[in-house]
Amino acid sequence: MLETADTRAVRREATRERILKAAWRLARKEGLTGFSLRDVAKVVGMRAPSLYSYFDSKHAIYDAMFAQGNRELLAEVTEQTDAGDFVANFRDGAKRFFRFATSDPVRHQLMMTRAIPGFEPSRESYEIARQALGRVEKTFTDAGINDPRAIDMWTAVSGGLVNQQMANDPGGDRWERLLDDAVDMFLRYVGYEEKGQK
Amino acid sequence: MLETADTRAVRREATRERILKAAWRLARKEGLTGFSLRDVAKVVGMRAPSLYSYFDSKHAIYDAMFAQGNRELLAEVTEQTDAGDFVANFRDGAKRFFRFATSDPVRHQLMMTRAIPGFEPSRESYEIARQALGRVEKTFTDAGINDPRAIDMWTAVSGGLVNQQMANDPGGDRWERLLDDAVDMFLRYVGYEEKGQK
DNA sequence: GTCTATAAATGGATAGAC
DNA sequence: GTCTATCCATTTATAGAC
Repeated sequence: MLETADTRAVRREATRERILKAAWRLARKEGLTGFSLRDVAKVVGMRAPSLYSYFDSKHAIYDAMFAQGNRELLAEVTEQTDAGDFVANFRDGAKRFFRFATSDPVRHQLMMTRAIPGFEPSRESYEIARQALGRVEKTFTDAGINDPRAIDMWTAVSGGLVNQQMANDPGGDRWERLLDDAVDMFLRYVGYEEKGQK
Repeated sequence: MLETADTRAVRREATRERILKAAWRLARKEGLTGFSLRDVAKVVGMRAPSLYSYFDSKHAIYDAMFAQGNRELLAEVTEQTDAGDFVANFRDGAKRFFRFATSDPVRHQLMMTRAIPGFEPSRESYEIARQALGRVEKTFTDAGINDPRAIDMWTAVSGGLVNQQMANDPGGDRWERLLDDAVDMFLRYVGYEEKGQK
């Protein structure tokens, strides 16, 4: 045998990867819904129908992109080193999330909004998104912040900064500069310092 | 003369209105980019080509919708009565904006994100959006809050609550319930109470 | 696994009769 | 001002040869 089943699987996965890479590139250039399967195929060096050997539909490609984006976020969150100090960790995590989101607006749009008519992520893909949020939640509970309202407030504040940055000052840092202030504002809100004194 | 020039203009404007109404209805049902001009025409009771007597292109319809949404927001902001007390006004304004936004997610998507590939609002339409924000800014400066960073922070916080509500609890009130807390958190951040004491 | 060919539908937009 | 007819491009997706 020239090729084992494993080799075939690896090769197949590599091609899927190339297809997704092409889709990302086009989505960034033409908009999330602004590219066609023909475009994707052309970038990969195939004809459109051949893509169907790798993905069942365009929505399946979106779903794989959604999963990939969330895996990247999970990795981003996971690789953060512990600075010992909760506030320092929190500040760092906020900055990481902000940069992650604004560095790829289309990815953020796919992950965080419902911008594609008819598309919603599969349960498997959504589960990855849940995991990433779970890591953030753990950071909070580890610090003694157990009120779920606090976590909701923080996702709103951090997500809000990101959205304003992307919508009203793309490429700039007008809202990024508010990040540390937002952290302080939020920690005062949850009364973190008082808890730290006890 | 059976019909004056004025009557014709009124009639024409009424038809434009019907077209926009149909477009809104379809956008809410099929998604912002999920409806066609044929669909719009059918709802209005016309054929697609007839729409071109009223709008130059589909993007022109989007632009009119963008302007309309922002005029509605401006009206919403303007009609608010003065309660004398800044904090009460601020709280009321926050609630109004939140309800305005979440009551029509597609409108919010059109007004606040760049979800339609290739579309950006005309200068005239964008100017209306600017006016609405200007009203909010005036509320702030009247209360002695002059730091532009404070306004940026508030647009991020309020917009963030709206986004989270629409994306993760559509139709619910999980983030709406945090609105008063968000106002308190923000006012502490800008040090409003201290100023009030002086 | 990739291709050609094509289905089957849909899109926005235009020409020209009435 | 509305229509029919149609252009022309494009879409996702399938059938079947190689």
